Amino acid sequence: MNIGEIAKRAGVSRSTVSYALSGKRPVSDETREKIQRVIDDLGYRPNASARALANGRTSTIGLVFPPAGNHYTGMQLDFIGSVVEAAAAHDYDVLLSPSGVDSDRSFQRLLGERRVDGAILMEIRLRDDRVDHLAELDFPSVTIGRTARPEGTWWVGLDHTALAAACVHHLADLGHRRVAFVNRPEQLLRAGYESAHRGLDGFTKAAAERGLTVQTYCCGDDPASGQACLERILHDDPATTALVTLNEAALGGLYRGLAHAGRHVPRDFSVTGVVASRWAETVTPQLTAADVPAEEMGRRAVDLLIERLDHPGAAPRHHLLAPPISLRASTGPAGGASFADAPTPFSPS
Amino acid sequence: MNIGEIAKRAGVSRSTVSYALSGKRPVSDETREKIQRVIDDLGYRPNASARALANGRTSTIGLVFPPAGNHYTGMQLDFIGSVVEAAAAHDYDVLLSPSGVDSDRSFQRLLGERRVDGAILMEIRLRDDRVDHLAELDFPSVTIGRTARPEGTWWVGLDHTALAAACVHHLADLGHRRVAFVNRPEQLLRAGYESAHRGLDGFTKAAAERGLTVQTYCCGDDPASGQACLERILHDDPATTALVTLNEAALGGLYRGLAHAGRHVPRDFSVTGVVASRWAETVTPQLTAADVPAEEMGRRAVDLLIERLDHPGAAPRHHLLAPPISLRASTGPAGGASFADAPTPFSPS
DNA sequence: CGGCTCTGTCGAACCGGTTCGCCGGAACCT
DNA sequence: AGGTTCCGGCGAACCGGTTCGACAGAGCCG
Repeated sequence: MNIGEIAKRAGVSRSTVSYALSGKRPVSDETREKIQRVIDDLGYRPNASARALANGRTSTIGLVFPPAGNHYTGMQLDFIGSVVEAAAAHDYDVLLSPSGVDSDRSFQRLLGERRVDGAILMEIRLRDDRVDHLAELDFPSVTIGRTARPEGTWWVGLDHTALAAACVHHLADLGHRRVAFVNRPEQLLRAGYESAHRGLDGFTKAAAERGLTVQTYCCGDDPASGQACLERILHDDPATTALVTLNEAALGGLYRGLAHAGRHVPRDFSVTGVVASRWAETVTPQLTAADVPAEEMGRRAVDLLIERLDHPGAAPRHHLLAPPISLRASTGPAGGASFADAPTPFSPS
Repeated sequence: MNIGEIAKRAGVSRSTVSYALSGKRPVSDETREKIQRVIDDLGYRPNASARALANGRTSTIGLVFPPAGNHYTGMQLDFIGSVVEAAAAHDYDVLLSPSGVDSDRSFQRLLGERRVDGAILMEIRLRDDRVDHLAELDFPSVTIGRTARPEGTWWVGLDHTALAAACVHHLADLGHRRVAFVNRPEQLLRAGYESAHRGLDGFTKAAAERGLTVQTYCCGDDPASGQACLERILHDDPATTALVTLNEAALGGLYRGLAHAGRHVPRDFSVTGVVASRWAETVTPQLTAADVPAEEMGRRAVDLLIERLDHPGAAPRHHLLAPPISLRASTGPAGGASFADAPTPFSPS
């Protein structure tokens, strides 16, 4: 059941059927209705590959993210979901591609074989060969996150520097003087992930500005690492009274470590960071944090990409987001532990 | 840079280039090497649409899941990740399609426009029009989950009945007599989601068998609903000492509700259920639960689909998984609260 | 009434691959 | 030497759409 079959049954030529469907040339009402009736009867739908071959557009966008390694974080999930939905609203499909690098097989499939019209890249590094490669090819793409020099490229990003700094100021305002920073895994930091670097920068500078004593840590993306990391924090400086984290997957482990150490949140210890609201609301007490607007970022990335596809040569655009800190229940004034009349903490086994 | 260009530069015909690449007919070593050199020089990759049009295969599989509504659960994320990776291992791409129903635009795009060679469906209902539709078309597909009558179809499923029953037996063995069941949202139960129905069945039957007093609840897929649900449980029967949940997104809220009610887990109250291990390990105390092997299920679904694609007409196959309960720290003997010598619990504010 | 434009439709070429039938020449056979 | 086989490569048709140029006929003009 192809376009020729439709044409035959409607008693017209193939081109007339094509024009009736696309509307790119006028077709008489009578003919159009006749064609439409045949199409409805047979449930005909034009073949996507043939159409893509003929007009050079696949109506598909690629979503490129690093290979899972162990697992994905909740944020990545939210990006995927919102990108798929936003794309569907524009009549685009989404092709998923797990890809770390430029020379990756997946990446080559997407670009070289022209499976997609454009791409959205996640988990950007400060120096990212994929981004360079795409820019060189002038291939329509939008990044979620930005490189060290994002000028001239299209991106949607989070102002990690400002967000981490806001966390520091929030804690400093509450009187905390010794604060730890829990970053993404060391291998990601070394690889140059922008969130890890800019977040660390923002934290360090703001802490220096406020005269805080700090320690910074890398931490694996899982609860067990979070717990181990917290133990190290208290071991290295038992007087630490607060921490800032970018690592949402470790969050549950950080909380568990605090419970085991007998530190009550927020009375004895304050926790804050940059975390998707879904996770911030899952832990008890709920996390005071800068909520990552993953849904909005995914949507905006798609909108930018569609715009770029529709207007080749348009000037690069971007969105830098800096959501405010949502006050929940995980931070409090420093020195809470010295309230003599607080109930005796439950001692861990 | 298409195949004709390669042919011209190598001084051979287009068909020879094609055969050199596919190996479907012998080509002399000399010619093949000459062609390969030109290809490497130009970085040529065959156009996916043209290839799909010519040989009728897109090398893409569709992953169909319900529209996000509010958000996805962690389990869905794990499925997506493992499906993408397993597909990549077989040189297939994955096209994401948010689709609730049969007549859905997305669904029609996938099938009608032949964008994919096969499909994997998630979030199956006991009666599912999408599954019926695909079976009718004899379209290669595998479901993650199974309908009420899965005979003759290809699927990978979890034995929710047995898992929920195992949770009940675990609690009954510990001496619990009054147990609550926290299901997925009511709208999903009404829509006929298989996990919600079979889980409820398994729970109800096993509880009857063990003579337990039970209450069952539906609960929204978010922490706030979990907390509200727990309040209702204790309001309806304050003597409840344990619960079984299928709702991982609500888990954090359930824990919070227990903390607010002053019930210590596991001393005063036991919690178990069917939950991805990632979530079970995030909460404190870690959840004793039947771990959903999402990664394995996604991989097996892909393997089945590939097999079905490679051997049309093969007899339907399936995998029914029933992972054991992982003992962690959220369950304990009933009546633990009466141990007089237990440390004084920390009383919540 | 001849020449003009305008409208609706058709045929053919094209997108970039795959595949089938065929053929020329070398090698092998008797 | 002539016939058969085998190997390697070529040309053409095809997959199912889109698009361009052409054209027939109707309606309008002078």
